[in-house]
Amino acid sequence: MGRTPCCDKANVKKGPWSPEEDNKLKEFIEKYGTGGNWIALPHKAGLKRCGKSCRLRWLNYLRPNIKHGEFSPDEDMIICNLFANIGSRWSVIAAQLPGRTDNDIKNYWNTKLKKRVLGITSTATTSSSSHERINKPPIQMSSSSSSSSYSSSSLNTSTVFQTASLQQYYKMEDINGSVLMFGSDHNQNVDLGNYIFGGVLPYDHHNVYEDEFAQLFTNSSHEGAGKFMY
DNA sequence: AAGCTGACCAACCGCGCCGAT
DNA sequence: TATCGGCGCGGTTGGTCAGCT
Repeated sequence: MGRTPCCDKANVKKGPWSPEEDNKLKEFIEKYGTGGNWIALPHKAGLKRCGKSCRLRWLNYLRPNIKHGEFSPDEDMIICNLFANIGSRWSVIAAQLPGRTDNDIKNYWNTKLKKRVLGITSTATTSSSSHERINKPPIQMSSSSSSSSYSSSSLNTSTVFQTASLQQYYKMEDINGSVLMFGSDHNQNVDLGNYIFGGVLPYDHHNVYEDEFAQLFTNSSHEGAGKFMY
């Protein structure tokens, strides 16, 4: 037995919204509000759209104070930190970034940020020679919190690694059986591509010891052995 | 100039949650 | 307590565009 459709799919328009539809929806909501019922709203507003589609359009595009365009380094930082701690809970992450929508952040992560964070080895290699290093505390990353995004067997702890030269700090997060590494070699106001070098290093079990971390770290072609800080 | 490919992003889909009855 | 309907979320799809061959 299937799920009851939320609307009559044969009689609703799909695809991109026209400016006329946008205006109708915007004017209606500004005048009457959503009425707490998105399903009934399109009919009242004279729109041949599914209520869910209206809701999405409003929340992601028409709503006041929506911020579009480039993400700032600070926003990148927040997204990375939160993703490391809570996983892909985009709505929670969006709540920390005023004006950004969960859809926006999700798209940004999937198309740009993830690639920067995961494909970073080359970036890190070049950045190590082209940037002055300062002994600075790690990027502010809060401790991992309990989250349904973590598997029950996850390490669920975070480890801050300081390199032998004391010049760099890195943080490793266990996410669903892989180690997600974040690092900082500069202050937070530098373009993300220059200081986040992280990568996902697979391991088979959550019971990973410090020296194994160090070995992974060394193998990832970054500055070698150091000490772990907790 | 035409075709191909990848990046980007708006929008859709289906599921889980939760409140109302 | 069980059922139903709506909402919100995260994953996925598909259209568009730019860059490359």
